[in-house]
Amino acid sequence: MYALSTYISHKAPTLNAHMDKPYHHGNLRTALLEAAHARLSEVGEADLSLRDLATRVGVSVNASYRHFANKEALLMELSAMGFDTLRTHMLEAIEEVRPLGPEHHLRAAGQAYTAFARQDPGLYKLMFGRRGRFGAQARLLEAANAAFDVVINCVAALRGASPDSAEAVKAAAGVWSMVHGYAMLDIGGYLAGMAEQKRPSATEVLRLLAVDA
Amino acid sequence: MYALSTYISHKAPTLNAHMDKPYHHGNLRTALLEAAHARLSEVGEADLSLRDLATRVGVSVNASYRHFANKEALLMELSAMGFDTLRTHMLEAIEEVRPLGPEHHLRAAGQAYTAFARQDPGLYKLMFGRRGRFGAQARLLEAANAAFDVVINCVAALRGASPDSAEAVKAAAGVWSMVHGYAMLDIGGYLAGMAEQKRPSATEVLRLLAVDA
DNA sequence: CCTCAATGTGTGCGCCGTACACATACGAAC
DNA sequence: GTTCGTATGTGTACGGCGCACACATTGAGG
Repeated sequence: MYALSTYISHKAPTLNAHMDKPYHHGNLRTALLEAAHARLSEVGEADLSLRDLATRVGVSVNASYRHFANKEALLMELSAMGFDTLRTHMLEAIEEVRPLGPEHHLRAAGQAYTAFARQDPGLYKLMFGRRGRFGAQARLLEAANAAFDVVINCVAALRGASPDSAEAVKAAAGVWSMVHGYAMLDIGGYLAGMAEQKRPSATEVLRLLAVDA
Repeated sequence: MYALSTYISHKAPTLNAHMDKPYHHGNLRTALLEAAHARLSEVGEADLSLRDLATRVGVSVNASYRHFANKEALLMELSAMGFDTLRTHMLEAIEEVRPLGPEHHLRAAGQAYTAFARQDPGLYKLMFGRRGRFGAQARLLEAANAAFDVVINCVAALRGASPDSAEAVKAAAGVWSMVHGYAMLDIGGYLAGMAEQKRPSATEVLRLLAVDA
């Protein structure tokens, strides 16, 4: 499970005289998100309950409603954080091969992408499974677009085109489709059933793309 | 919503003397699957409940447990039927362009594939979202593999390779990744947010594939 | 005609999300 | 430093869910 780029405050709430636990948690919002992230990778979205999260965090169920409108809102925030983290990982991977040129940038981003999905399959499924239900939520939309922009920039550089050009965006959408599809099939277990020597690696699949054409 | 290839028996159960409805439904299994399919495209998987299905079909909740071990089992059967239907549609599309050769076959299959996903997004998401939870369920596994075999055969023919060769299977997995990824992004609404002239069509995306290389 | 397996119903349990009223604690204004 | 409003917590309750268990109805084969 990847660490999400969550700001963690370390405020220490005062203890009540006759209780071993403070009345106020101090970091409930963050704690709930972290617990949700942890549970997501352990049991999956379907078996994730607010009651369970609250209990684990040591708080009554309804306390969470002071920080999230409902369960969906919590999951949406988690999704958005996932996109933030995915973007960061791609950028870091690109930075490591910066001098090697745009082709290596794209390859590095693709590797970082599939690594993220494999490392955090529960979160990854959440990120892409709920769009319809969220509606057009600005926070999520922006996070997803920011991640996509990384791909667009790579592809544009590779083709010597502007990141704003329809050509670059369409090619980038193709790359994204490929990587996303591979990641989904992989973490869904659809590739695991194939014989070892027939199972394609991420690299082999990405090679099929004629991006620079 | 596509019609699923469900066998529908038309046995007419006898009416009870003092009831307008027969005690035995006669086709409960099929009726439940159809109702589930309908609800899936209306409200999505998360809001689909057995109680609701039973009510709509006009039967008590627990009657469904005579036909499915649990909710998961019903959804799994629906998934498998989805793969069956997807395979059929691809085969039919290929048949229509049979004389034009393998490149057209693959293109036709791809179009049929994305059309299926667009037509029945709820079912499509179900088919690919639940693999982990199902475990290795033979029925589902075989249906999915049969659909994948269609792609493998197209790719193998295009490359002049055996459908059993690792080369063909890996290339087919790449094609599947691409098409699947595009379909998921499309029905997830991730492409809809893009400006019209930048939004890639299925054809444009598939063109990026260098399958015959 | 009788019996028994297949297929239905009713009741109940323990979860779930979440609405509502109330309790506690912190921080700013005096 | 007391006061007081607001932020943040708790307790209780409601309806819906999946599902287990006991029982009812039916049709098919001896």
